[in-house]
This record gives sequence, C-alpha cells and structure tokens, in this order.
Amino acid sequence: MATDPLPVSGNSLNQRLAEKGLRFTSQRRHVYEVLLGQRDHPSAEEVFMRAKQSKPEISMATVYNSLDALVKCGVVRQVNVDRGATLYCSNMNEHAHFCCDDCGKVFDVNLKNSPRVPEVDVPGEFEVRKIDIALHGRCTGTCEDCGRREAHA
Amino acid sequence: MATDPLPVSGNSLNQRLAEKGLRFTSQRRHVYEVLLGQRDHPSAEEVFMRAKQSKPEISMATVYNSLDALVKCGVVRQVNVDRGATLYCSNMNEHAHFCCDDCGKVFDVNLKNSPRVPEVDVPGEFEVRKIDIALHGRCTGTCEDCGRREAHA
DNA sequence: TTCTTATTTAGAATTATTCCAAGTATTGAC
DNA sequence: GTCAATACTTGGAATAATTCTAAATAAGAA
Repeated sequence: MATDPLPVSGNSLNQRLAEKGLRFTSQRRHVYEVLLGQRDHPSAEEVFMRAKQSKPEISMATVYNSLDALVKCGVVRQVNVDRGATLYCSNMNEHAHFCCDDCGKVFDVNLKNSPRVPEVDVPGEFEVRKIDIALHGRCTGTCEDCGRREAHA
Repeated sequence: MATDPLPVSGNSLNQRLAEKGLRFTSQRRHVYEVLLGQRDHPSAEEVFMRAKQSKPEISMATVYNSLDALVKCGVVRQVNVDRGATLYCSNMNEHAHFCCDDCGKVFDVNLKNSPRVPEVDVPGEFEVRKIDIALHGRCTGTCEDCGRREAHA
C-alpha cells in the first residue's frame, strides 16, 4: 500500500481524500482529529461520543461515513476482532493487533520484519492489497481490568 | 493451539466438547456436520438456513450456541473480515483468509511455513493463543461474480 | 457567483446478535 | 436403568450495530 506511516495532518488529509474523489469536510477532519487525539481502538459508537464533545451536532451516520472515507483514503484502519462492533485504528505503521480474550482490549504489536505478504502463499489470481494480523490471547501482567469483558480499548 | 487439522468425526467431537465441559447434543453435531458438508465460510444466518433443511426445528439461538461451542472446543474457527456478519470456517489447518473486496467471497490460502507467531514481536505480557491472518484485495481471474458485493462464500 | 453533486442530518429500517423463561435432554450418581 | 442436577434448546423479545432515506447544506469546479 505504501501508506504514509505518520499521521496525515492539515491539508494533507485534503489531498488524500481528493485522490480518492472524496471531499474534505469539517466532519471528516473532526473525526480524524478525534482518532488522532486518543490513539486507541474505538468503535464507531465510541468515536461518535468523542466527536460530539466538541461538535455536538454531528450525527452517527456522518461518523460512519467519515470513518469509511478515512479508511478508503488510507489514513485509518478498520479492526475486526470478534463478533462485536468494528474498531478503528489511526496507527498506519505496519503492526498487528493483539486482542485480549479476557478484557477485550486491543493492543498494537509490532512486526519484527516488515515483509508485505510474508509467510502467506497467495495463488496468482489473488491481488493482495492489505494484510490484517490479529492475535488472540490474554494480556496477563499489565492489565488490571482482566476478568471483565466489557471494556474495549 | 495444537488443534487436530483433520475434521473431527463421530464421537471424537463428543470428547472435544467434554474436554471443555460442554455437552454433546444432536444440534451441535448437526451444526458441525452442516459446516463440514460445505466447506466454505457461511455466516450464522447461512448456517441456520442450511441446518434447517434437514433439521427444521432448530432455532437461531441454538445455531449461535452451537457455533460458540464448536469454536470453544477448537473444531471451528471464527472469521471476521469486515463490518458484516461473522463467518465460520471448518478448516482447522493453519491458513489465512483472503477476502475479495469486490465480490466479498472468502478463500482459504495456505501459509508457506507454519510458524506459530512468526513475524510478530509480542511483548512478554501477552500470551498468544491463536493468530488470524486476513488478506484483502481482489480475486481477479477466477471469480465470475466480481463486481457485485452481496455474495459471501 | 453559480452550478453540480457529494455530504450531512435525523430518524426509520434492517441486520446481527444476545437475552429470557419455560420445557427438554444429557450426564453422573446410585 | 432411574433420578436428580443442570446444561441445552426453543421462540420470541430485546438490544446492538449498521445501513438507508429524503430533504437540506456545503464543497469544488467553471
């Protein structure tokens, strides 16, 4: 994909959107800023709540639309770890996601070497554009929340 | 995980369930047989429809419950590729999933070497139990459905 | 500025999943 | 084999997640 690993700031987001024929709106910028402001893995609902704090008139439909636009132009990733809501991640460096089956939190973990399609044997008829690696297990040790399953971060 | 890569047949499913303190019921066996009978990537809804064909009295709640039980005892995998419904996969060999962004179909692709947590740099506090690799792109070539986005297989 | 058209909005609609209470079946103990 | 304990199943209601809709608004091009 060759996506800029650094957060896209200011009018650079404008360009990214324009490249995909998408318009640069205050809502999309705001949603992106919300994601950059707290770099965890919020759901659309969570993004909506955060976005409303400084922009109370924004609607849920717009949050979904903005998230889609940001994903489409490559400044945000979608994270699907389980049956629950899709999460969003503004870290565009190559990394995998570790999802704790106990507390439900999602953590970024780095890739050792960064090969694009490393250990996967992809048949010729498949054109791979991106790769998502999700690890499941327990975050024993650091996490004080482990044991309850509601908190997503 | 050390999961048996071959389909678990007959009373062996019984054992698998028992190991996890789960009961062996006709519904769970049936749902498992449905998954083995057509080894694609159906959603719970799709499994429900297939299961009803030969067992019309089965309920959706039971399908979810059975799928959960089968996942828990390690004979079925959950596949989360996008915002839509969770899919289920009865192929327990190590493999990744390729999801076509055009037609939405999901294909199994093999891993070249099968290292457990190969190129991921996992901090000590994380205990990894399983790893899910999802590829996204286009299945140009073979797929005649490409272009429409409804069909999931 | 004006036009075209994408975007936003609120809310309804749909889809996906979970919960519930009552009946049923499985398992282990006897 | 019978019985008790309890997990499981069922249908339907409830909730959660996401998409759709139609009218109003705003972005970008000319």
